This record gives sequence, C-alpha cells and structure tokens, in this order.
Amino acid sequence: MIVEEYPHFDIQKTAESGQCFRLNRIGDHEWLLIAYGKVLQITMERKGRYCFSCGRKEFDSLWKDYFDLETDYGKFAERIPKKDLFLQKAAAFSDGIRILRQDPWETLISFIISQRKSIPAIQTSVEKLSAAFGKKIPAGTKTYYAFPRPEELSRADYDDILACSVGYRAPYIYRAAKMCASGELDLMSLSELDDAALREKLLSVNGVGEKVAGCVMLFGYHRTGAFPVDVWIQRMIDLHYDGHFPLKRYRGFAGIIQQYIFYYGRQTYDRSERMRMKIEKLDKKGSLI
DNA sequence: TGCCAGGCTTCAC
DNA sequence: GTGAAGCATGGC
Repeated sequence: MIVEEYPHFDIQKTAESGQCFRLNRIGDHEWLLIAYGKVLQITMERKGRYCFSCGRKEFDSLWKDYFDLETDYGKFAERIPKKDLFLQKAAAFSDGIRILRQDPWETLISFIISQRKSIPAIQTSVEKLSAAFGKKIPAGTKTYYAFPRPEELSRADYDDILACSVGYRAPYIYRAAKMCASGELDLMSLSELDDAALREKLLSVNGVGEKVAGCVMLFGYHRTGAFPVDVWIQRMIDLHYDGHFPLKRYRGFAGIIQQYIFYYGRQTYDRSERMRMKIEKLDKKGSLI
C-alpha cells in the first residue's frame, strides 16, 4: 500500500474516458482495476492524492507507466489555439485524463468487441470472457479473473465465446486468438514498427478497421499520434469544425486531443442536440434528391 | 418496446 | 473508389 501525489491525475475522468473496460468505480472514492493479471485498488484520499494497493516496486515498475504519470499533459493543452474555444473547453474539462498503457492483446480484443456496442455492454462482454477463460486472481475473500491470454482463448469452444454476448464479433475474436496463439501475429514484436507499419498489421486482422486499429495503437501501444474517429469524434468534428478537423496541428499528440474531444463530447452533448444533427443530415440528404 | 451503441465486411455499381 | 446493406445483443 503506497500513497502518491499526482496533482494532474484524475482517476475518475480516466476511468470514464472509454479507453479501458476494467477500471471500475467501487465506492465514492475507490476504483478497482484488473490489468496485466493483477488487481489494483486505487483510493482517492483527496484531489491529486492517491493510495494504491501495491508495493513500491510494483508501482514503479508497472503502474506508474500504466497510468502515464510521468508525462506533463499540460504541454499538450498549451498547443491548442486560444481561438479554438471548443477545444479549449474540452481540454480544460478533461484535465487529468491519462492515456493508459494497456496490454495490446487485451486492447485489440476489447476494441474488436466495441464495434456497435455501448460502453456498459463492452464491459459486460469483457467480464464474461475473463470469467470464462481467464486465470483466477484470488484477492482476499474475492476472486477476480485476468483477461484470457491468446492461448487460452484459442483453446476455447467457439460456442463458449459466443455465450459472452459478443454476437457477430465471435469469429473475429476466435480468429485473432488463433493468429496470436500460433505466432502468425506477434503483437509484442509489433511495438518495434513505426506507426504506419503498425497500422497496416492491425488492419490485416479480420474485424479490425481504421477506428479499432487507431484505438489499439493509442491505448495498447501508446502511439499518441493515432486519432481514432468514432461516431462521437465525427459528431464533434461535424458540429464544431464543419467536418474538417485540423489534425496536422496536433502531430504526435492528436490521440490525446482526441480523448479530450471524446470525453467532453460524451459528457456534454445532449439528446436534443443529437436530434437536431440527425434532422439536419436528413434535410441535407433530402435536398440532394 | 424501440432505439442506439467508441464499426466492419461484403457486395453492388 | 464509393455507398449501402446486414450484422447480434445488451442497456436504457
């Protein structure tokens, strides 16, 4: 159990930022994370002061990097033009979010699952897969389950994967597991590649398109230049940038900007606005006919 | 009950 | 190259 001060780290925002599906709030000031075969409890003693349920060695060798605690995120926000009021607001609102260094394999499968699913539904599937095929992690009176390794998933019955509420994504998961377990796809060695080559390799996996590849690059390989565009990002770009986001301005850290837009957009965009955009789109379509 | 969800693949054209 | 259809199922 160690206590650390990180004034610019916000566990709540990070947990709610949609990049990780096994970092859950379990109390007013407590979160539970299952990652890398370990369970970590994080208690916020006060703003910027956290208690981690691990020893110094584990914290320094694993969690400090996992939460990217040594990076100064302020320098990214400073690069946003003052006149871009939307992004200024998004960055201020999201202050404290970190881009996590997650396991590439878990990130790959989690984001294959994510397509056309809500975040709670993704969490359900990830938990079901872990409980069905992952190794047990005993912790006190409770038992948790690690996310299954490729070998464990590749040995699974296809129908048992299907039973994890993954629907039509089951064959994608099954094939990815076979590829990784057989060595046909070595996710560890991909970290040697540059962004373009990594993207190409990820796109070669069935069920992985531009958006999922971007998420795996950003959250699994910490390629902060990746800019995955999902419905939320596209919605914000349409609404605030007339469909064209100035991506070049944020070369090398567009992924962090993307996360600010995603978090701010989801938290503040209401249904009436969504309806307005929908009607506008239909009108545009109608005017073309 | 119906709509929507951190999209992708396939197939026309 | 582009656009549309079809996809399984949970959560609200």
